[in-house]
Amino acid sequence: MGTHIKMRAKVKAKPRKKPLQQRSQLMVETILEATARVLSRRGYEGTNTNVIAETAGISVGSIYQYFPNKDALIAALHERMSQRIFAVIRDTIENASANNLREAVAVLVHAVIEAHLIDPALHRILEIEFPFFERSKKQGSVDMDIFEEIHGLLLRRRAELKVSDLRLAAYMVVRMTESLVHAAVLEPPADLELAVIEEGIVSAIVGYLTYEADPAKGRG
Amino acid sequence: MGTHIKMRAKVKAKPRKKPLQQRSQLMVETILEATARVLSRRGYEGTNTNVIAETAGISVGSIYQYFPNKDALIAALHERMSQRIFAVIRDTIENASANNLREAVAVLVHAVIEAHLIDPALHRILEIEFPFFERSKKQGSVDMDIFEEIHGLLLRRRAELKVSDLRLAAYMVVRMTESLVHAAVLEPPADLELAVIEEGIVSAIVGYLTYEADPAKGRG
Amino acid sequence: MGTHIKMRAKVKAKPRKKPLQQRSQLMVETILEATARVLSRRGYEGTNTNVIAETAGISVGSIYQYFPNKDALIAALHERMSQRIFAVIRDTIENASANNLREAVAVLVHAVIEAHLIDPALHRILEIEFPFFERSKKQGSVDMDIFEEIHGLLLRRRAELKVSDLRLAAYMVVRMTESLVHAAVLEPPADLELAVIEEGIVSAIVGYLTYEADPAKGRG
Amino acid sequence: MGTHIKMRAKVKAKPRKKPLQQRSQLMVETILEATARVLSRRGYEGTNTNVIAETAGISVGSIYQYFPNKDALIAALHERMSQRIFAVIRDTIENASANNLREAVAVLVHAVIEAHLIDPALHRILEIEFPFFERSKKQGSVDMDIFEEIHGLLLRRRAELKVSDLRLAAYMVVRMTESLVHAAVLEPPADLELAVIEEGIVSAIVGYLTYEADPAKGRG
DNA sequence: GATGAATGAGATTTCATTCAT
DNA sequence: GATGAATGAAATCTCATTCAT
Repeated sequence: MGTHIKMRAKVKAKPRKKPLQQRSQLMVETILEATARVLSRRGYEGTNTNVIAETAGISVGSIYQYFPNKDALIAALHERMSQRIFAVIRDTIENASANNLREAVAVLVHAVIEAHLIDPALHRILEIEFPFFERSKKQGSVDMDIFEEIHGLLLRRRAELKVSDLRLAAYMVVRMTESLVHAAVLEPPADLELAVIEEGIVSAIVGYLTYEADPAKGRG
Repeated sequence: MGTHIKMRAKVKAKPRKKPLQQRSQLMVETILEATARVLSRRGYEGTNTNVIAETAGISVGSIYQYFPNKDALIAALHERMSQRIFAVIRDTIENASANNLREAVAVLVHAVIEAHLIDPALHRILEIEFPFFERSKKQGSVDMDIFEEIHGLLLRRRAELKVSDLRLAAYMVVRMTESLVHAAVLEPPADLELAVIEEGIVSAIVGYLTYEADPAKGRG
Repeated sequence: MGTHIKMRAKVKAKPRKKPLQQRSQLMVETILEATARVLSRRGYEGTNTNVIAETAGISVGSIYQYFPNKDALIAALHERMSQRIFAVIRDTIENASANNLREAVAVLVHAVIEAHLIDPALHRILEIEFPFFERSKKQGSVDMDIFEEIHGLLLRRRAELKVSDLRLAAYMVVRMTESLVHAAVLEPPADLELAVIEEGIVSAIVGYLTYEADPAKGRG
Repeated sequence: MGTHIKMRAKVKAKPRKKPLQQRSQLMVETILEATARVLSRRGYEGTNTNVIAETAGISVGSIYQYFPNKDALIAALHERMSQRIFAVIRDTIENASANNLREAVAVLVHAVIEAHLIDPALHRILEIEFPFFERSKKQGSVDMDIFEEIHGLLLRRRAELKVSDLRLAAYMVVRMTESLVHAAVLEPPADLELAVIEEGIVSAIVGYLTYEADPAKGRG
């Protein structure tokens, strides 16, 4: 016994059953909602299945009916939130009729900020505090979707860009948007208005996309 | 009634005794080293004081001779790493004789990447997974130091910049450097070389600093 | 700094759940019984939750399902014993048809001695060794009940008493009974029979109650 | 290992060396004083050798130079306090020139109360909370001394007493004095003045000593 | 399917005691 | 003799998970 390594090594992370029935669907919803609430209020360590069950007004056993273990539960919540953010990004990009690059980026950044302002604490935990290991697995897919969406946007705005490698550019835009918004919303500096930072983020992204490495053109 | 909120609230985080003597200093060193190793290999949750002691080849009691609790121990390690990164940044900025802005930024970004490449796993845990709450307290000071250093750099390079608010700019540069380097090193995308991303980061920062919001100049 | 005062300060002392169901009731019973046995055999410090669980043939977790901490567990046992002693006193007083004061007191003292002879070791620990702090809180109420019972007895026997302040008298009788019985049962002197001491206690109480402070009557 | 019974079973309880030298004597004094202070302020459980050493301004090691273990240390303090109380009792009895029994008892009770009022908290811990086991051993001798002193007093006052068995009477007087004073000082009832209780105690003792069991004399 | 009492491995932390310096 | 860093057994309490009802 002695040194039993715990780690988040429970490999299985798929819901035990696809809840197609109504009642099941409702149950899963209830559980996930309670998980979000508890997580948001108590943080990752303060969260435990018993409290989640209590908060959800159900029994612990029921959680295990739908999720193989605690981490799968949180992973599901995480997945769901990622999906939502992706939806926001996709809708924003597809619906927005921006006149120019900056406007397009501004709309995107604004939408992402809005999405993070709904429950910053939960975002923080899910996207930052939540164990890394588990993340990489799943998260990839949504990240990919977001990447593709941005990549598409850049393709369409190709004419306004100075960067050459659009895949790199898409990666950079995704990273910049997510990272800088996270920082701005979750660890807001005392002396800077969110609106000001928001503009800064937009400028950074546009600045990057329109940055001409060649000094011949009189920049840099 | 049982719903006692735990959270990471252990307030005290000062080393129990200032290790001035040799033996003490050595002990602290040993403990911190073991902590780093265990943390790096097992992650935050997989880390416990017994394993640390075992790894260090000492007794658990000795850990508590120097650190009031587990989190204080990790916080100390975190602090130390922050200090080191700061030192790298400061040295880089102060020693580098860059010819132009891009070069200066390139050197900085490179140095930060180097620093993160030493033990990425440890960085990940300390800077990302490590409980958020505890962080904000201490970490602030080092973050401030870094901010000031960057701010100074920008002041000196003022002539080459287009951004007007240098404090906002410094904040942005700090965030961009840290966030983008983290992402690049800790979650490297499969299809992009680190060197390529590195250049992208430099471009993003320089692009931001030299971005001219005014559309009159035919940009944006 | 390290000098954190511990003391018995765990405030909460309420059972975690009201054991109404059968199984629960049984569990609580089992736990309390085991606690009594362990306490009686090993003393307060020698008692720990693991041993209690082992003795009860249950898991430690089950103890914490019903009691928030070790002291609450012992407090519950203490409360229960106090209640029992009170019941003995009340029944004795209410049922006994004593012809005179001395007889009434004798019956009372005898009953209390009997109650203490069941498990002297346990009494010793619960009433003497058990941390003082915790006690005062709860115990008060039962002590009050006992006081009132005795006070009532004195009121009824008023005619046979010489003491004027019946509240003081009740306090004295309670104290004398408890203290002297404790001493007699728990620290029996080698050269005195319990029966002899018992008579002594009765005499002391009656002597007190019928003692005429006024020297005019030729006493003192 | 498994179930190692702790209990206060460390048998040896004699100071390791008779501290004849000045320095040693001083050391023992310092240690005992610190022990009293810590005990008084933190209670039995809150007291530990490290804190005692710190309070005494010495090293833990030094404690073990003079006392084989923690309990021996406390036992020594207890012994010392018992001795002091005994001294008070002896001096009181021997010096007091009481006119009658009641006065003699009154002086005795008053002296014991005074002794307890110096540091009630310490008395409580030493005489009530301090593990029972250890007590019986040592305490016996002082208790004996006190018993003899009281016995002597009763012998001298024989003429004023109605009780026949003076050894039983001495036992009762000792018990009543100690128990009732303890209760009065350490658990003072809210609604009774100490002075009033003091008189009550005196009456109880005198009442007992002069109580005539024979109903023929019109009492009881 | 739902329940929730029971489980028990395991983690943190304390502190009496030792012993090299 | 004094020191105090180091030790490590042991205690309390938590919580993910199971399974009988």
